[in-house]
Amino acid sequence: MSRHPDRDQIRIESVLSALGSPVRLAVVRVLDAGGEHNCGSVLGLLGITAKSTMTHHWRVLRESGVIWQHPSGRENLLSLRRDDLDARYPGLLDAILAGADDDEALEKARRLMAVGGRDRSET
Amino acid sequence: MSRHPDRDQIRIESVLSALGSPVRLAVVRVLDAGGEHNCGSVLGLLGITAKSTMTHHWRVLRESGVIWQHPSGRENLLSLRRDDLDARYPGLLDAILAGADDDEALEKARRLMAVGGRDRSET
DNA sequence: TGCATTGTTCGGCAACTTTAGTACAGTCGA
DNA sequence: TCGACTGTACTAAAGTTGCCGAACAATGCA
Repeated sequence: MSRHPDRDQIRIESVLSALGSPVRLAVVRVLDAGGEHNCGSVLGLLGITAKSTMTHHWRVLRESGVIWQHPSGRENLLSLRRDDLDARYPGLLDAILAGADDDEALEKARRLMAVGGRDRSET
Repeated sequence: MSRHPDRDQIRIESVLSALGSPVRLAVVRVLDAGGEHNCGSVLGLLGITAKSTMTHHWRVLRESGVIWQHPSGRENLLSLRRDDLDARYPGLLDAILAGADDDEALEKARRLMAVGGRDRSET
C-alpha cells in the first residue's frame, strides 16, 4: 500500500503540483504546525470531506515525496518529509509555508477592509 | 486580451500549480536564463507543440502572476515577474529554479550511471 | 494595398483530477 | 470472538486540463 519515493527520486514538478491544490497545501500546513497526525485528525481540521477523498490526497502527497505515511496500530500516521525536501530543495518548503501564511493574512486584511472601509471595486 | 493579476492578487496555490507542469516550468527556466522572448522563440526552445497549445500555457502563467506578457509590434513579449514574485514569496522562485537545475543534473547523472555502471534496479 | 508573420480564439477530444458512496480489511478493547 | 474504529480499494460521475487544427485579428514590410 505504500509507495514512497526515495529522496533522490523526488521531482520538483511533482512536489509543486501536489502543493498547488488548496486541500493539500492546507494539509501540509497542518503537518508543519503540529507533530504527528493520523488521517482522521487532519480531516477534522479541514472541516469536511469524505475519507475516500482524503485517501486520494494522501496518495498524491505520498507519491510526490511530500509526506511519510506509515501504519501504527489501526491508524496511519502522517508526517512531513521535511528533511528530504530541505535536502533536495533548500528553502522551498519554508518559502511555500511562509507564502501560504502571507496569503492568508492578506486575505484576512482584505476582508476587514471590505467591512470597515467600504469596498469599492468588488462585485 | 491581458488579465494580469496585481501583485497582491497573486496566490501561492496558483503559482505552484502553474509551475507544477513540465512545460511551464521549462518556460520559466528559459525566461529566467535569457532576457526578453517572444512566444515563438520560447516555443522553439521547447522543441515541439502547436502555437495554440502554448497560448494556453501563456494564459496559465499570466493569470497566476508568473509572467508578464505585453504586445510589441506584432509580437508578444514575455518576461518573468521576478520582482513581484520575490516580493510576495521571498526565496520561492530561486528555490524552484535551483531545484529544477538540481533535478536535471541528477537525471543526467543517472543516465550516465545506467550506461557506464550497469544499472541494477530499473526496468 | 497585398501578403507574410505572429499569436489569439474557438471547438472538440482524450486524459487526468477531484469528489464521494459503498464495501472491505486490519486492529484494538470488551 | 464480536463490535467499533481507522483507513483503503473500488467504482463512478462531474469537472478540469492539455493538446491540437482551423479560422481570425493585428502588424509590418514590399
